[in-house]
Amino acid sequence: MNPKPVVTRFAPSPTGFMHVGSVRTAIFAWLFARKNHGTFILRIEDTDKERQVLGSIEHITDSLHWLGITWDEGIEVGGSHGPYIQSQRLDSYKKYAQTLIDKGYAYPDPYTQEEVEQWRMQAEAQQRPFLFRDHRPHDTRKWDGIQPLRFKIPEIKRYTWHDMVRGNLSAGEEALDDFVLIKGDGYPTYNFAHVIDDLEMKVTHIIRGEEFISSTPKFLSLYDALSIKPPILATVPVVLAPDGKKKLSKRDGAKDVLEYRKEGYLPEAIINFLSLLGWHPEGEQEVMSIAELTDAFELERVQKGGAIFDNIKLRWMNQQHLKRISDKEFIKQLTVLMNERGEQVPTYTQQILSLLRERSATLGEAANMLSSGEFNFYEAVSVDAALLMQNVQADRETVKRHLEKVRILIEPTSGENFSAERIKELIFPYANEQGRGAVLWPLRVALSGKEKSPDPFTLAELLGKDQTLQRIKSALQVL
RNA sequence: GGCCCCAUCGUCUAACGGUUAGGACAUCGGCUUUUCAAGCCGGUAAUCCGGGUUCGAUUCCCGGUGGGGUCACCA
Repeated sequence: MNPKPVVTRFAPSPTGFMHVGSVRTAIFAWLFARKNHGTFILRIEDTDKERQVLGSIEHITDSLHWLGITWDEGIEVGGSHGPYIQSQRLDSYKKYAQTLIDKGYAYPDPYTQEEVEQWRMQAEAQQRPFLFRDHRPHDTRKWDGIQPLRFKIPEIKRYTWHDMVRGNLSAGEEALDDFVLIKGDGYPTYNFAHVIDDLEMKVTHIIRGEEFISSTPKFLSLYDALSIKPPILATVPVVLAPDGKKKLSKRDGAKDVLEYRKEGYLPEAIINFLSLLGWHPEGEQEVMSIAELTDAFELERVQKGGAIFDNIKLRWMNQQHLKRISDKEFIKQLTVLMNERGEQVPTYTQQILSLLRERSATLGEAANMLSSGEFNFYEAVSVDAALLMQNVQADRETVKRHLEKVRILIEPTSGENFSAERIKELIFPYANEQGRGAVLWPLRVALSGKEKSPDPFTLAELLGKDQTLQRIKSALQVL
């Protein structure tokens, strides 16, 4: 039999911030949909008016657009199962709520919030779980639409279910309670709304974080009450903070994904890194394109335990992806980044570009090198005598003699032939004979003015003949 | 506290009961044009503990320990 086409969804709340943990979950759902040629839905779960942050829906779509995570149905693009914003779907929830009332599976909560809170605190003081169903009211009055509507668990029992990542799971009766379906403000709770939405949007696979695992029995009970077959569940592990002891949060350095754009990370690198956090394909390849990731993705290979987010490996991953893009693309992206920072891209040559690419792991680092003037070879540098002599096993006079000799060796070369290769040919035999350290170190420092820099031959080519000779002369003067 | 989940190098992970427990990041050492970066080569480094089952457990079972999640008119 040909299986039902896959439909997955990513359903964030517009609370102002898309951190790497939720992005990772989105990536798993997206890769799974793409791998199976299915449908990926973006739905906004905005039933909590209190926590809603203005502009965050746009922030979510911006983040996904930047990452290149595309969706087939949802906000912006529409689709045949909309609307895709929960606050616009209130009629659906009302309809199903009425169905539950009619079936005797829902009742109005007659208590005040204070009363319920009181019981909760008592339960907590006694170190036992709070169960609303212990306080089920006897008089079942009609729902006035103002009181919260609660689900009446049809059957208190142990639930057992299958999870694509975790295998068989189960939970005891304590996990089952009469949760709120519709809040006092008329909005549904997540617990109710997502079940209805997934049903109406024909979602086949729910891929979500492990914080939902303990409320799964409640959802299953609701599916039972509505006589619906639940979608296939896949629970992915949490992303942990660097200490490995708690969920990664803003406080522990969890960044908004768009922060990584500002720092000059490539979206492919972020996706590659995040998808390998808690998942691993067969084989040992780790640097992968989106196409390769999509092709290899399998929910069954997702890890069960939480994974710590490692910025250092992310940086390395970005460097790997940065190496793989063309010079043209590199310049294009660098220009965009620098313009966003309000900076101009200074003049550069092919050699400078090569150095830049070799020495930066992010576009932000490259931008910093350019704007800090690190590769500015058109102005004179001041050289420090102590630096020229640092680590050198020779006295000043000897070093002076070496530099003078180097100057004489390269002097006859014409400006056009002043290449790194040519300079090396001229100087290297002499350096080998006299000791590389005593010749090459002072030369490099003379040309760069710095303790750390590219090698002297490359520097000479970058500087050109005149500037090279000029800098050697300056160094000779301070010695 | 109840319920639930998880457990391999520092970190991310591989190993359909039989491997010298593999790879990657990080780290350390060497080479490459005595720096830095990149690159190449190599080293250190792990199956949480205790019982079973088995000829043989990282792998299966039980029990500890540790960590996490959850017990909302938040998602």
